[in-house]
Amino acid sequence: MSQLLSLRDRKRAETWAALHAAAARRALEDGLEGVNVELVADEAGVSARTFFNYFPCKEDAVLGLTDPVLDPAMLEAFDIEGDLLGEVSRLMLSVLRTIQGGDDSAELRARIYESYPHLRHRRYQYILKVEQLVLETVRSQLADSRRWRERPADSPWQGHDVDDVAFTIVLTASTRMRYVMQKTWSTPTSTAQFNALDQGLELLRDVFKELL
Amino acid sequence: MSQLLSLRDRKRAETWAALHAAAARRALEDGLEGVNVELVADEAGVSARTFFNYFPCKEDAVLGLTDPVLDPAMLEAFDIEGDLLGEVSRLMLSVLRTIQGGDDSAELRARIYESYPHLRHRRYQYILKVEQLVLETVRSQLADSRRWRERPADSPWQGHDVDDVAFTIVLTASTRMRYVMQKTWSTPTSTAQFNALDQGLELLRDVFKELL
DNA sequence: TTGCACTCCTGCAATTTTGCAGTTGTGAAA
DNA sequence: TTTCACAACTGCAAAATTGCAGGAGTGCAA
Repeated sequence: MSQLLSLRDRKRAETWAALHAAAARRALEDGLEGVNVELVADEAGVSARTFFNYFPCKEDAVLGLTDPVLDPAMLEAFDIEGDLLGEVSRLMLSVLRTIQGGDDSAELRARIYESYPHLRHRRYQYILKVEQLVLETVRSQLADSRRWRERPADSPWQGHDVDDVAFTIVLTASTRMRYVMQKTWSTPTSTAQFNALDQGLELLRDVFKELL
Repeated sequence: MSQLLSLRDRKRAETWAALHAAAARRALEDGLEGVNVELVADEAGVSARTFFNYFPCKEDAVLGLTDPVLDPAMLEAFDIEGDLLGEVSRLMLSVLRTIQGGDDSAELRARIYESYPHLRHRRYQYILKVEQLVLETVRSQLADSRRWRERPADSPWQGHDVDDVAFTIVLTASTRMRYVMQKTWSTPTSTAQFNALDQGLELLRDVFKELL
């Protein structure tokens, strides 16, 4: 079997996917109000109680939203001493990918966002969680960095709090991210689109380098 | 959903059936030695550890054997004051049915018993468990019965222990059962065959009534 | 308005599954 | 013969699932 994930992790992913798929299907067929937790759980082959072990509410199941996760390998690769905006963008991108299900259900989600635009707000709240997570990471890494400790006396960072500097960096990266997302997609869900973002970001980074 | 069994019980039954089916299939394809617990568990979609939550050894999984169970409804219907041999036989029959999987895998089991006759011994051990369970039931019911308490002074039971009387009754019923099983089947597995036994038993009961 | 049914959601204890470490027996290679 | 890998099986603690009882909000009918 696939050694990448343990049996436990694989089953967890399967259950999650089954619940999401069932919820999304119900939403498309019967409308959002027609989504009944009990039926969705039945369709996924688990109890209604288990549904709430995976999603805090119906809407998140329909959209396939999860709390953001920071991939340890990504954290390892993160270089606080390198190209800051690039590094943070890459980090944020990787975390962003984790709040929504894989490509299998991308089609379903796209149609749902189309039918129920107000649900986009729910996804926005998860993006805020992503920012918080990235911010915390950048803040701690920056605080421990040579870049911060040995910043020259004429650095524009002088006289500022580490927290404020980290906050501003993340916000800047985030703003660009949102700009790209707005421009590039109507429904930013699939991994393919995320990859497109990677390249668009490279481009943008060069453009903004002149502005910042 | 089917309200007969809870979700928990349904899943337990499914897992049991999946393990048994996988084990039986492997045995038929690769031979008995070819049955590998890890592979069987994989095929059934559970961990190897879970396998041993369901079966104490490979062989029982291959044969689909479980500990005998006394159906409460059957116990309710049991009438210690009635036709003793008939009642006990009926009870034993119902318990016998519980030590082996349903009709779905009967075909598989039949071929396995054919290929590996020495496994019949394992089933025999379960039949002994059935006898023990039935014996315990009959013993306690008889001890509390009017039939026993108020047995006439000239009853052949006089001067004997309740335990010994119960034991003898169960042994007699069991012997007949084995006789019928020997005669009727080469591979006593399917429910259909069990039903045939029902009738054969009725017949036998009438015949033996003359002998006892 | 009140009562009632229904659905979403939570807390908690019981049951089940899993991972892991370890013991035992067996056969095959050294 | 010894050694060594390997499969069967067990004990135990962590994690997941379930059933159940119950709180809160909402709509609907009397």
